Amino acid sequence: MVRTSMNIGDASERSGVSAKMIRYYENVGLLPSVPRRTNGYRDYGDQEVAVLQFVRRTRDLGFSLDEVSTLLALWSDKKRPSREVKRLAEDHIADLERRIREMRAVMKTLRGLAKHCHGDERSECPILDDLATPRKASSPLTKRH
Amino acid sequence: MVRTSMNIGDASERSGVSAKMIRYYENVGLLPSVPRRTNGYRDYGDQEVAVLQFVRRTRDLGFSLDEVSTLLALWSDKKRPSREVKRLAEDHIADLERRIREMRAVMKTLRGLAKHCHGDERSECPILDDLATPRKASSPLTKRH
DNA sequence: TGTTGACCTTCCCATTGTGGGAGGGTGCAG
DNA sequence: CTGCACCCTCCCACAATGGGAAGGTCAACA
Repeated sequence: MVRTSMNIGDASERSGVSAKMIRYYENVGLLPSVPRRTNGYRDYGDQEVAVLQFVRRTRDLGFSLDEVSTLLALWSDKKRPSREVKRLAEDHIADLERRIREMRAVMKTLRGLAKHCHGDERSECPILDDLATPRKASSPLTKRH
Repeated sequence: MVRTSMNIGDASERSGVSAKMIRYYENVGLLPSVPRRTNGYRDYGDQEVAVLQFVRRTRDLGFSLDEVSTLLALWSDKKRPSREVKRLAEDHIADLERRIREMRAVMKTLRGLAKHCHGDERSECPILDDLATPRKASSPLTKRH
């Protein structure tokens, strides 16, 4: 179904982006301002909804708003070299790989700790004892996601 | 070396927790207030530094401040059942597993997209075309870490 | 003694992305 | 005409951390 005049609620439903976030994206300049009706309501067409869907999808894939902004620009630039897009994607993949490695290392540690803890009524608990022992170069888990 | 009277800077260096964070932890009640000297400076002993090290280590393992708070309470409660600690650790492991699964799914998608993108001067780019295609039940990557 | 520099203190602001809610206007259906 | 479901703009909150300003303190050195 093609509709070229929607309130923000319908655009939200079709794109999967909350109305709150649509307004926010517009505020911070990620999206251009959409036209307003005489009553001040934002007016969305299929074109705008398509952009919102693009944003939703890239966000789901874990790109930051900054990266989404770049991708949007590349998307609308018909002459851009595909190299940039590919690099962005590959950087992102590398980032995910690194974080997964970090998380696996942490899991390994935790599994080791949990294995030696009885987990019953007794108070003896090697986990806590170990937590109290500082490590040398332990670095915090990387944030985001 | 054992020192039982340090400024926040030394306590920070020994524990690996920034002075900024030490004050913050105290503010939000994660840590009890330390004694002050007559000049108003916080005064740390080895005991306090040990607690800070505990916090640092649990933070590095990805526990939230809330969870750290629980672990601290369990740590200082000599009679607590080890069950609680073990459950906390296992919940955390399960959480990490879930997030790794999510991230791997995203990586798989991104790898598929990147494979078909030439990544050269040409503008043709299947990544962007695909990003513009909305998926059905794609859900955002879970945050934290 | 006086100055300098390295500390310490508190307080405020920014970050990232999202949700909640107040207080008010609008529009359609019954 | 009334009620309800929208829409609008603002402000607040989150988690955890860093940055920086404005001011007090202390030790070392000339």
